[in-house]
Amino acid sequence: MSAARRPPRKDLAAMIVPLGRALTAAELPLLREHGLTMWAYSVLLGLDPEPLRSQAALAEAIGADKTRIIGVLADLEARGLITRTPDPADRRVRLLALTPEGIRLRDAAQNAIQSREDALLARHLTPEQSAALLAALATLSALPAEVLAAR
Amino acid sequence: MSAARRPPRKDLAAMIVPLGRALTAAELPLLREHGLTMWAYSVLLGLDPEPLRSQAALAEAIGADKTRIIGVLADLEARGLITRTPDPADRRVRLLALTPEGIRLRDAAQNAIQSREDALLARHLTPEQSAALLAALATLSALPAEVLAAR
DNA sequence: TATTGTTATACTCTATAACTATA
DNA sequence: TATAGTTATAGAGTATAACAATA
Repeated sequence: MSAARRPPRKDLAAMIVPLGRALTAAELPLLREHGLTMWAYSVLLGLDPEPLRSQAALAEAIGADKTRIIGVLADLEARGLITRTPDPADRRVRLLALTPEGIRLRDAAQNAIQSREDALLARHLTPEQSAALLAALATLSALPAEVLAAR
Repeated sequence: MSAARRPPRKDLAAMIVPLGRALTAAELPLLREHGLTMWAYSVLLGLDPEPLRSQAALAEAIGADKTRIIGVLADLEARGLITRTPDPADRRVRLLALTPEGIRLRDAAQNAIQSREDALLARHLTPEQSAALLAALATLSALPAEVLAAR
């Protein structure tokens, strides 16, 4: 049994977290140009696959507290980007959906962001490396939180 | 010029940030077992390549405010994990260095963390995919913040 | 009684400003 | 006067607790 030695690489988390912070910071101006905060953008993305949900479910899906997104939802609704209608079957629940304008804005913002990301990747990685990175990240980010937390 | 269409992938940032959060959360218990907070661990890692620096330089290197790490440094010093000695050439500056015990603790914590990360990667990716992911992340995370922010 | 959405409150984390000591 | 480190204060962001409406 030899003594513990210095691992030859940086921690995965120590690479990913600062990278995420830098990417976020770099993309904030793009979002601002579209009149969106990070949470508002996150809400628009969260409403993507299924157009209707409850606010609590949405909050959980995007990793936010349910009280955090209330103001965001109110603002998006006032701007005509989402609709928030009481569920006739259970009038406690609010049905959430993107309006056509909301879809347009979300797509425009996402195109701007991904264009920037693609340019960054193209500048520093080969196409093969970029594809491998995105594929591996897609695999890992699709895992449920419990799996990532599993020891 | 066709209308903007929905990109077929998730945003890079939208994959990386939650992944970083999950990895961080999963590794906090490991750090706690070694008696370290995330910032304390970050300090030990930041003192790695060059054993001596100023507190302000260290703070910048690890992405912290200089006022944030003061308590962390005081605690690590009291526990004999780092030394903090005034620079004879400029007595305003504190020279920072890991003690042998600090090095041991850092290595032990890092081995625990990377073992967990390796196990996670091995469970969900092929060795080739893992290697490609780590290589691409190493490339990107080595870029200066200005480059990542460049438009 | 339990749950959705909401509001009000408290708490944590972080940055800003003001101070000491060196230069 | 300028800078390293420190302390005290204020601010942003977040979660917790309490409330009203509905089931």
